[in-house]
Amino acid sequence: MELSPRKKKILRAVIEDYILNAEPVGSKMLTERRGMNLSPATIRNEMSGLEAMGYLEQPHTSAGRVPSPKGYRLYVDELMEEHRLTLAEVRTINASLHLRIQELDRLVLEATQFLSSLTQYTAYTLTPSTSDVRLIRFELFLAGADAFVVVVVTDAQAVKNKVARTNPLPTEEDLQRLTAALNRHLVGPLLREIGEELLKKARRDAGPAAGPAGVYMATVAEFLDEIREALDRRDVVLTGQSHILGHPEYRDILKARRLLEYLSDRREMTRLSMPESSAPVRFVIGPENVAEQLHDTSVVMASYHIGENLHGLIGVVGPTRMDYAKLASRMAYFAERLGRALSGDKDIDE
Amino acid sequence: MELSPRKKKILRAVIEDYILNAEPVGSKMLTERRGMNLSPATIRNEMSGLEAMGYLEQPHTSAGRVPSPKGYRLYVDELMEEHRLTLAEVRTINASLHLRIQELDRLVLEATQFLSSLTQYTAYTLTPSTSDVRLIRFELFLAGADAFVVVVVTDAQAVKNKVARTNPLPTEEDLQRLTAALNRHLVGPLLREIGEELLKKARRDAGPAAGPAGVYMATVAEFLDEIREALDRRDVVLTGQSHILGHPEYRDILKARRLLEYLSDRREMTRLSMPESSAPVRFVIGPENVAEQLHDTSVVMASYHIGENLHGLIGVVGPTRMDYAKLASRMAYFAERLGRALSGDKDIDE
DNA sequence: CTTTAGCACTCTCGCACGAAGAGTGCTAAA
DNA sequence: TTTAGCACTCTTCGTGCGAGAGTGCTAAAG
Repeated sequence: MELSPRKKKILRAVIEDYILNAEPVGSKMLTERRGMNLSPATIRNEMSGLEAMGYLEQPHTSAGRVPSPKGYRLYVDELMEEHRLTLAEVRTINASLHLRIQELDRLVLEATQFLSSLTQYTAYTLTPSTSDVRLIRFELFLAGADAFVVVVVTDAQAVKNKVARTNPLPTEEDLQRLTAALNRHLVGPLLREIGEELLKKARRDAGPAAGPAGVYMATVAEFLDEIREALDRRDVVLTGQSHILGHPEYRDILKARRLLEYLSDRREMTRLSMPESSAPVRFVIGPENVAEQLHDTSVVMASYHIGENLHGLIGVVGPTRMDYAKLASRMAYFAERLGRALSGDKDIDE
Repeated sequence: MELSPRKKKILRAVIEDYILNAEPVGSKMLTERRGMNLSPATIRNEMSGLEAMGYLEQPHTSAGRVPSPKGYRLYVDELMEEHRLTLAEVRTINASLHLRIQELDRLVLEATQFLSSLTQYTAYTLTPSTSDVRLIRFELFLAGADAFVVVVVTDAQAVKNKVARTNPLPTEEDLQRLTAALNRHLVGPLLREIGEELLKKARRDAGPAAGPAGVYMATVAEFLDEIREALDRRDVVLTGQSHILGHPEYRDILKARRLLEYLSDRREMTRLSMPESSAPVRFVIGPENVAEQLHDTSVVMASYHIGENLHGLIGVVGPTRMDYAKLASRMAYFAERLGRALSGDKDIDE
């Protein structure tokens, strides 16, 4: 059953008022604060209809109405008009990402912090999973009197390194030979496909440069395992936890605490963002969340893309009464910009 | 004026009871719960003496007594007996640090998380400042069709890298020559001392391998700046914020929020830990904190040492009513172990 | 001189009560 | 179909009061 245009208008007004004031909204408020040309009585009728259909709820008999999750869902799907970003916002977003930050981790951290302060909600980032990676270059060399360094570069142009200490230490010459052998055999296939066989081949090729009993080579193999693990892992960065306490729905400490605890569980956060989708911005409203701890919490997420294949996720978490209209546009824009920044795109401001 | 042994005993009992129960402790409680062989009246006399001397406070006329910051100070300095760690605790601490984690950042993060769950307080880590570093090795090589990689190793055997894109791209031969020149001129002096002059020398030495108008060399110089900045910066990792909400003194949301906000300010956190000291564990109690936001919060810190020169800091934050006796031993032990783990010491369990 | 028992006093906390206020649903009129 | 009026419901907030806990003081006991 489709809602009448008037019902929609009223629903929207209720939701937007509630988002703003966090208090049940009554019929009188609507006629006064929002320019409704109807009497309170009419509004009451419509509202009770909306309640019967499940879009509104009443905390108790003689209070105003509050949007239900179903109401919010309709709102984000059909009713809301996305807030345009102000020029100032566009500028600060761009500026925040403009830092010539080399380290990826740090850029992600700062971006997440910025997102939180921009939206005034708790924000998080889920880094891309990069398991389909290929290695494009090995380089091994001595460093100091007791160690050598293994460096590999991936096709996404991430550089990984390890400081290794073996006994005995390889000579510079050993390392040159080993480097050559590694580049011959392990460059090309997916990292995931580098197994016993390829390693054996490389080792044989390197000959004595693989070290006594192959120790040097073994160190490299170990390193590859570590890289694999590190790349598989999707890091979660969470910031702005204090914003949670700013919302009246978390006046109850216990509730706030439970939420914070949930959010700081990395595994849960990864799961939270599972159902990837192609929509630029995704809303998960209250009980739509799989996790019970989030049943009166909403999550707004947007994907960012690094290059062709990698995609990560940014999100903000807050009470179901979130400013969806404002978030939609800001998250979309921010995600897009973050992706560019992480892709190493120099021309980030325009 | 020195306190009588009996006063000390009473003060200690009051503090320990208050730490446990978070409620003003009265004379009766003491005779009952703690085995005091004195009547409540006597205790009352002593307590009013302790109050006059500033070791105890009364929230209001007819409530029990609460330790004052001065009382806590005496407690940590003289009165408390450090809790011994249980064998189980020793084991879990060692196990938590035993992970063969390559990346330093990640080990620090996980250690901080662990510290928080061990102590049930909000925990943080301040990484060492490493500004007195020397470079011991440069290595430059091509990576892919459009980029080259600059790798440097510091004398603390940290490896830093940068992916650089220049137009035109250097040849492998250029890079070899440039690498050699860099190793000749920039290895040896403190990173901090590498300025215009040395760079110019290296550039001249590299000749055409420094790139047209010295672009390749300029990229390296830029990279060195970045490294300098990264090494100067002391990272702050904060975890377990939800624990703050577990203490009754933060039933007031606004207070909790302000504290959380303060703690998430990296600059403040760095400042917080400024007055380094040689004591294994340091207590900063309530108003002893410079920052006003922490005036009813205590901080317990311990330094960890990586190798000879680097020292970082771990800390926990909570209400002034913290379990100092328990923390003292745990923090000391944990810091010592963390230092070892970060120094790359393999034999971490014994 | 120190310790203890007794007692009056003070202050907080929790609870019940009632008035005020906001909002509703229903009915009847426009 | 819309609106005005009205009785009703439910929360919120302020007030007052009793219970409970703890104190300080005084005077007696050790």
